[in-house]
Amino acid sequence: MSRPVEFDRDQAVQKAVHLFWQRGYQATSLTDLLDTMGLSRSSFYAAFGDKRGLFVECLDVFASRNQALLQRARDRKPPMAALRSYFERNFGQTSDPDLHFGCMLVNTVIELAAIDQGLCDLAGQHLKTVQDLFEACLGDAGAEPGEAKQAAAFLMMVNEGARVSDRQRISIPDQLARINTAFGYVESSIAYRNTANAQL
Amino acid sequence: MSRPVEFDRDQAVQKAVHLFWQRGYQATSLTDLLDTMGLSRSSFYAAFGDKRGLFVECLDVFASRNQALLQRARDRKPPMAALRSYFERNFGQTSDPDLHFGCMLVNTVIELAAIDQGLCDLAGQHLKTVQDLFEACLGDAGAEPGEAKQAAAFLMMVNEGARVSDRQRISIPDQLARINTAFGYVESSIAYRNTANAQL
DNA sequence: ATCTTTCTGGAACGGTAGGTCCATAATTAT
DNA sequence: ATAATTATGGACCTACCGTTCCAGAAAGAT
Repeated sequence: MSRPVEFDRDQAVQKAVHLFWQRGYQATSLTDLLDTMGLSRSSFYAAFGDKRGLFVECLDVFASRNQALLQRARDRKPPMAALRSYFERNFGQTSDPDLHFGCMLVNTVIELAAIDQGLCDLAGQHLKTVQDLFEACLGDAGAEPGEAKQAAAFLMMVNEGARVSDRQRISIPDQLARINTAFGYVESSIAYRNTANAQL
Repeated sequence: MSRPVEFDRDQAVQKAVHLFWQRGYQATSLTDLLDTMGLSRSSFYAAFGDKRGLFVECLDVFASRNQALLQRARDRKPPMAALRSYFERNFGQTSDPDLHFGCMLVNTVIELAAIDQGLCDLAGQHLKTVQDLFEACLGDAGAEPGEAKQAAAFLMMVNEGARVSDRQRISIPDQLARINTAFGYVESSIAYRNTANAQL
């Protein structure tokens, strides 16, 4: 063949994810990306097509990492504990004040809803996949199918809201308290339903 | 004096609010603003200083309209019904598919968190004011102070999440169902507490 | 009617955006 | 070594960004 590529593609994408996640699509300039990823304009366009193409790739990477987080928890813990850990890990875990970027998918929906419907829809689809995972966990926890669907939609709304609060640098205890409130509601609702069923 | 201003300032701001609300700060160009507001560059800079200054004014206008919406409902309805109507009016009411802009304050927090902390904080303060109104309504409804604070924080999280879903053009029935789920949780929680108190 | 003051349209500014292009460097195959 | 192929650095392009500036239009005061 010929001259090989000099940069690690995966690593470059990881850095781009971090940048887009933090600053959003529009505010991240090509120059920012090149500096952070450590490659030249030519290499960039040869490898990724254009800025929008890279962003699509970053959305996919972010989404799959995000799903894997929940999926792994689901494999290792009881279903409701896995759900809780997903919410708590995403917010409470790190106290680094400069790491509160919310959720890249939520950020994208908000930023690009009226600007680039394709990107907005893509982010929305990834969120829907997470919601389906929520539903599966709730089903595992003993919720009836209809109730699992309803509670999953509710939890996705909570998730989106929590990500917004996260960007406002809400204090970690306040954040955890809100999440605890929401889960208290959901769990008592399911428990109540289960108890009622047991009495039949 | 001398030559009077030819445009209606309030009306121009209204149109700017609509544009910023829909497209966000960065994606709204000065040219867009001038076309929509119907004035020339010179008049614009004479009247508003610069783009950022206009945006601050628009945030304030949006926030006060938003608060007035809830406050009026509070004057006319029982407190929980007023709260509910605030959530339902903002989402369910209009079926115009091109009017789902979410909440300008939420949009601003997400878009500008890492770009312009001043604007992000301003939007966050306005949201906090709404949360305080939530808390007041819950207090009127008979919640204990601590519980009202907790439930208000929870409802703000729900509000923020609902605004995100709104930008994804979620269907109106689904949106109303989620809100109903959230209010069901809050109301049963308060009712339970009240019942428990009554038994003392 | 004239002067003064303010507002207005539009040209112009420097800066930066995303994207293209080409000469050169680096590697493998022969 | 040399040829063939691909990656790289950086100059360059056009378009648009927010902002400034100025000549001229419009209105009130005298």
